[in-house]
Amino acid sequence: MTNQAGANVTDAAKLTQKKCHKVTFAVPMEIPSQYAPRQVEQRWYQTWLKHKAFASTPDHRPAYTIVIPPPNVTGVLHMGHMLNNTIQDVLVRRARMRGFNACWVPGTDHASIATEAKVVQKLRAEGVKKSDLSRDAFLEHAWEWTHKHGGIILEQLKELGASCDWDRTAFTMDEVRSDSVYQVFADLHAKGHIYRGLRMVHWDPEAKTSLSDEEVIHKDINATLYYVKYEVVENPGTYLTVATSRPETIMGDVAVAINPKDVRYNALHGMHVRVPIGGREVPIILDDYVTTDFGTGCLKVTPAHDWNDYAIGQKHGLEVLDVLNEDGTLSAHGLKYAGMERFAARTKVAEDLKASGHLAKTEEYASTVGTSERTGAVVEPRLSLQWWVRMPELAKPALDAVMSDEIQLIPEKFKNTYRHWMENVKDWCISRQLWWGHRIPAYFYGPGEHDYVVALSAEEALEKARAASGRADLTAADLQQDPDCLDTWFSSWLWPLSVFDGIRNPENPEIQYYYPTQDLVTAPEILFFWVARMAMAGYEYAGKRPFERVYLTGIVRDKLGRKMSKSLGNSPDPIQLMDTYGADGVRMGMLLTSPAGNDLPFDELLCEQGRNFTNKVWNALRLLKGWKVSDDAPADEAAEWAVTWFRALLDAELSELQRDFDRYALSEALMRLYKLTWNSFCAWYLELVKPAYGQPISVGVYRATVDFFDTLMAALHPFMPFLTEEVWHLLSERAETDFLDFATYPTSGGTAYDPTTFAIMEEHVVALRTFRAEKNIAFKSPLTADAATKPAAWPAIAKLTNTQWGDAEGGLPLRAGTFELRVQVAAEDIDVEAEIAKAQKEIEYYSGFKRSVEAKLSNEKFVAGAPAAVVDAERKKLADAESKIEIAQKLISQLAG
RNA sequence: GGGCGCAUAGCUCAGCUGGUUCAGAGCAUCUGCCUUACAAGCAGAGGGUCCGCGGUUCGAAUCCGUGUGCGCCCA
Repeated sequence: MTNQAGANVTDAAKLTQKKCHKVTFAVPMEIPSQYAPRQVEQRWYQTWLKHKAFASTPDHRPAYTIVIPPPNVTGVLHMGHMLNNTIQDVLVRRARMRGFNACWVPGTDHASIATEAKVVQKLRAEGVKKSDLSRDAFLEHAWEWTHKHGGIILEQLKELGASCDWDRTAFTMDEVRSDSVYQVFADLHAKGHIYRGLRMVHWDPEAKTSLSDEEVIHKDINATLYYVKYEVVENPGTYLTVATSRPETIMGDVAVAINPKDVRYNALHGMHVRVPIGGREVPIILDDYVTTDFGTGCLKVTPAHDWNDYAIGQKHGLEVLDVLNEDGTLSAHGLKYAGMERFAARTKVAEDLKASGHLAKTEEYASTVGTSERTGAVVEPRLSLQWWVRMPELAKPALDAVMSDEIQLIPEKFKNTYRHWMENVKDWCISRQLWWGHRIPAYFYGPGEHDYVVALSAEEALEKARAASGRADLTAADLQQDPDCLDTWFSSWLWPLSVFDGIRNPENPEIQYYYPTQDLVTAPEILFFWVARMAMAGYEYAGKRPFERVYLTGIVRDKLGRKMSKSLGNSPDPIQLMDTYGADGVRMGMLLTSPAGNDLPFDELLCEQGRNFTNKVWNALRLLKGWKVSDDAPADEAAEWAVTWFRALLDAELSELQRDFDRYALSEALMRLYKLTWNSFCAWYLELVKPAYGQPISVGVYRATVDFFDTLMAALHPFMPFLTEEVWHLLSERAETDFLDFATYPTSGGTAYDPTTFAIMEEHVVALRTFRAEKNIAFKSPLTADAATKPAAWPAIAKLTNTQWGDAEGGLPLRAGTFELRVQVAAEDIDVEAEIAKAQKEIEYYSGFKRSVEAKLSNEKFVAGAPAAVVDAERKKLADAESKIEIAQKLISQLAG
């Protein structure tokens, strides 16, 4: 059927293209030779949605629940989401197929600081300042922004194939979730877990808000250390030198501290120094905290601008002089620098100190600086009145749960980190000076720090305020609600409970059925932000763990090992990737290389590998669909052999697959299926059962083949939902709604598999193929071979190598593993010298090997000390080596003779 | 500075409690192929002081010590 025109076209193409596509002709049916994923994917996802394939309601089956780590509502899908959600989908789909009532709850997070920052930025671009707007007006803009950009990411997740129950989509600021937040705030406050306190906090001068410890990212920097001279008041003309990295805070100095044991400064005890700018006199104080070997051993004490200085200040009863405004410019205490931006002020102060002769020297040193996770601004320590959650008591059960594996971390190595953090947990600053978020439900009725009530509504607040103040004449106008918002994590920590309305209605059937959830899939970066706190909330509000296991993914990095980020521009666009490789291809690309907890060095090549695999599967389908099935097809021993072999192999691999999943080794599970499908099924099995050209295939073999293919598709479905669904429906007549998700996940029957039969067959085939290649004998011309004993798998060997069993007297000895064949070959096809040289090399190698084994076996201690099985194995090695040497020697004598 | 972890083929990684799963996989590379499912393919091949050093043992990639390099968390 070779089409002459077609052949000409390819030849021509070959001249211009490095890799040319074959021109297809006479395709048995209308299935294209290349799989086109995008149409298939869209079609199936719509069908799934139409039939609510992923919807879940409580029933008699056991529940399997995952709550999505809610992405930022206005965000777009990035590679981290791709990884994270692919993993969740694999777990959920597999659970569904295993008979669980699988429920994957989607949703989004209002992302207080990030969203507010974006809205502020957008308004600024339009010439509107946040400070010019009322709270309500600003919130209107924020909601508008949220509605405009909100939910895009969820649509993108659908492209990925995420099998979420979309009817359950939740938002951290919708009614149920908001009510839950307020209720929890009120409850924790009533229990005394929430309090107000004046403390040092991390301050983001760009967002003008406080941050929690976890929202601060420490970065290594090269800092400059300034050596500044302070004149000793009691001894004019003499100076004490202080090393500081922050000269702009000098105006806030209230003391200079030295270590009492530092003998260099004994003479200065009890004296004072003059601050070089402003000229205030401050005492020299003694404190053990000061290290004698850093800088000069003298520390300027600026309680308003350093955590340690604040502690020293407290201890010594020193004043707090705040030289900075909330936006990071210098305040009135900054004297003539007032109004300057902090870093500009640093440079200017240093210049002025130098000019006045107070700057002794500067030196570079490696230091770290805290930056805001969301805005990137260098954070300032700032003394302010904030709301706090007392942690130790809440943390205790959450710590114990992980230590006892009631909540299992995967991989386990994160347990140590978790414990370390939980044992040193500090109180959680939950107030943010932002408008976008849950407004703190505290209402002030008087000027006092404690003149407030916590209430769930303005009416309730008024009632409580009247009672608290004893003033029945209070009106709503007398109440001032706290202007601050709650930390975003104060709503996300309730997520596994709140998505089932478990805070407001703890007895409702949904929370009873779905909670605790089974798996949580998230990044280790938010282990403390989120995971630990969900555990705390879970025990506090449900008395139970929120999840059984936490699967921690790694960070997606580029080839250079850099974290993928928008600012670096090194992150591929996931949608574009899916357009190029198909969602299944990309899913596979993400999973091929990501063991739990390991970073994922992303390479598009992996997606290509995934895409190629989908195409491979697709073409296996084409092959099957092209076969004619017949009741009276000629008997095919090779095919029969293959069916028996593959059935056993498949069963054994399914058992290993189960073990991979049990260990949450998803990449290994996928790789196992990849090899099983491509190598075992396509490369060996299908070649063995493939009927001769134009011949039909027997019904029995065909049915077995379809059955195997079905099983592989089912096993692969969690990883590649679209392709497998498509193939599953094309393999056999099936109703549209007969989704693979509702099929049973294949399991092993537990039969033992002995790999030696196949291995012997493979060794013979490889030997004969190599033989052909070396002698340049075309596949079409049959070989004739024999051996001392005919291998059991001979029909298979014969079919794959086009070799006949027959008298090969005088043929060339051919070693296949530890077996020996004789292959008839024309004398002119033999390169005698080369054959002898090859054989001699082999003798040399195996003689050396034999000596080493003999040495081992003659070692009495080894024979006495090692278990019998090991000794036997060594003896077998020896025998094998001897037989190989023998074959080679025989070959030489034959050729030479 | 305190804590945790890692180092195996060019790359990404498997190798459980020491011994035939012991030096492996996938990708990449090389060679030959448009063979009637698939060139997004087929067949074959090469490639490693298991980071260095020392120890325990009949036997170490695997256990112990130490050095080096890298990563993460906390201060």
